[in-house]
Amino acid sequence: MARQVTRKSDATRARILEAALRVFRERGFNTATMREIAAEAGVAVGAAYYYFDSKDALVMAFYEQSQDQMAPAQDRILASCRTFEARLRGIIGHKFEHFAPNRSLVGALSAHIDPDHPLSPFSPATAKIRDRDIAFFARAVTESGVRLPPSIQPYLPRLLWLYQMGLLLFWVYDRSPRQAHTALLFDKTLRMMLLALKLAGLPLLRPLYRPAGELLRTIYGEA
Amino acid sequence: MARQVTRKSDATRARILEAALRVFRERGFNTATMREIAAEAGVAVGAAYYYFDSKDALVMAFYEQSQDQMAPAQDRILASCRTFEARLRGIIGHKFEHFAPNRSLVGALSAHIDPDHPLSPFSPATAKIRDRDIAFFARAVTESGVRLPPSIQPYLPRLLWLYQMGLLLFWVYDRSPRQAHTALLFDKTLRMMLLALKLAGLPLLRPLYRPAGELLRTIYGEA
DNA sequence: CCTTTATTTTGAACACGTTCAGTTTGTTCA
DNA sequence: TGAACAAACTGAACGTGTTCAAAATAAAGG
Repeated sequence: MARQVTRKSDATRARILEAALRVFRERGFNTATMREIAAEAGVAVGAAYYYFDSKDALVMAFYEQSQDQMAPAQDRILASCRTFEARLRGIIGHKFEHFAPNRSLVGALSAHIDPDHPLSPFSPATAKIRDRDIAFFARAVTESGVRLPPSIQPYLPRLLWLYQMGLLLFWVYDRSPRQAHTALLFDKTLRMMLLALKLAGLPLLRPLYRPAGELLRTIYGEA
Repeated sequence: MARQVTRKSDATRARILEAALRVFRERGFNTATMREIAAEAGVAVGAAYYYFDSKDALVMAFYEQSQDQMAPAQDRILASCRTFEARLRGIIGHKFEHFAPNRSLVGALSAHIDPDHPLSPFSPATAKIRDRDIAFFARAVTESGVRLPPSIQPYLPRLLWLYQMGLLLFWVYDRSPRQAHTALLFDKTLRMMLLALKLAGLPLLRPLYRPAGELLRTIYGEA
């Protein structure tokens, strides 16, 4: 019975995470206290740190949990939408909906840009989560009839992930009513991007795309 | 003699800032301690807080000081370079050079994206500093023969400022030897941007530029 | 000169995230 | 069953940025 999943500790872990999210939602990430969270979970501070490496790690756990919760819907979107545009709108749009009740938490995540920080979206520590996200964009690209210069094509999923990160970041701090600005940004830039992809074959624009390919190859590496 | 500039306190302030920068350089922003800084300046912690609102405020003071130090060189660059490209290369390149010895400090600055945080590059509190930076880009644009659709033209300086912020952010965390990746990113994206600006008049690309103008008008506001 | 007021400086104290030696609880196996 | 080990949990203590009442110093006015 190698390494049985002990029910008890799983429950405690879940209880702490739930308590944390509750406190975060009620008082915001920054003002929330580890002592509060522990108290809310009916546990000592040390216990919270037994299950989670840090306060930020709680947010990361929230993000992982969100990924699990969103996956089925994302699958459905990919299955039902055939066009590239519909897929992107669906996948990214669904993230906004899902994160809407916890906007400030997403903000806490995006606070670390330093790739050295274990919780940075760019760190090796978060590679698994990131790759899982990128895989959805890869699926959105394939079989959508998107044709690009071969020097750019392989980087498209990663670029789309970056695009989505930028949108999320803008959204987190978007103070316009009902985040209308983000909706507009999403709509317009998506249109522009799709159009740009269509024009990518034009010889006239070749001097515009060639340096892009070189750049991507150097920064992202070969492959 | 309304509000005489008291020599003594100015000197103390300067001494604290110098000590802070010294400690930041030696031990990095995060590991540096307010108590260390105060000790290095030969003063109690409270004194540091009498002159600077917070640890981050010290970094902001550094940035303001940098602006003063860079201004003459930036003026010279604008005077001696006539083309748009040379001006941008000069202005932005000079920033990299100036900040090179204090890369980690710039990282501390860019840690706050939240426009509510007083030290965010996007906050109202930093508007003065930001506007001063943007003014240089405005000067680089005018009399450089840059012609753009009138729906985009007025936003160009602010967009260039944003572009430069992005470059700086990339640069801060660029681990390639001698930050070669940043140099490449700068070179290639600048070329692409200049080419894109030249092509902006083409009727073919109008559907690409029209939504951009609408977007900018909504997000940045009229004017 | 002394008194009053404003400026500058102090350092103990606070709240926070985090650590860790120690305690309790659970599991394993003879 | 009980001894030995591992997992789960505790809460006091640490180092941090920051605050603030009080002290020291400077400036102003009579």
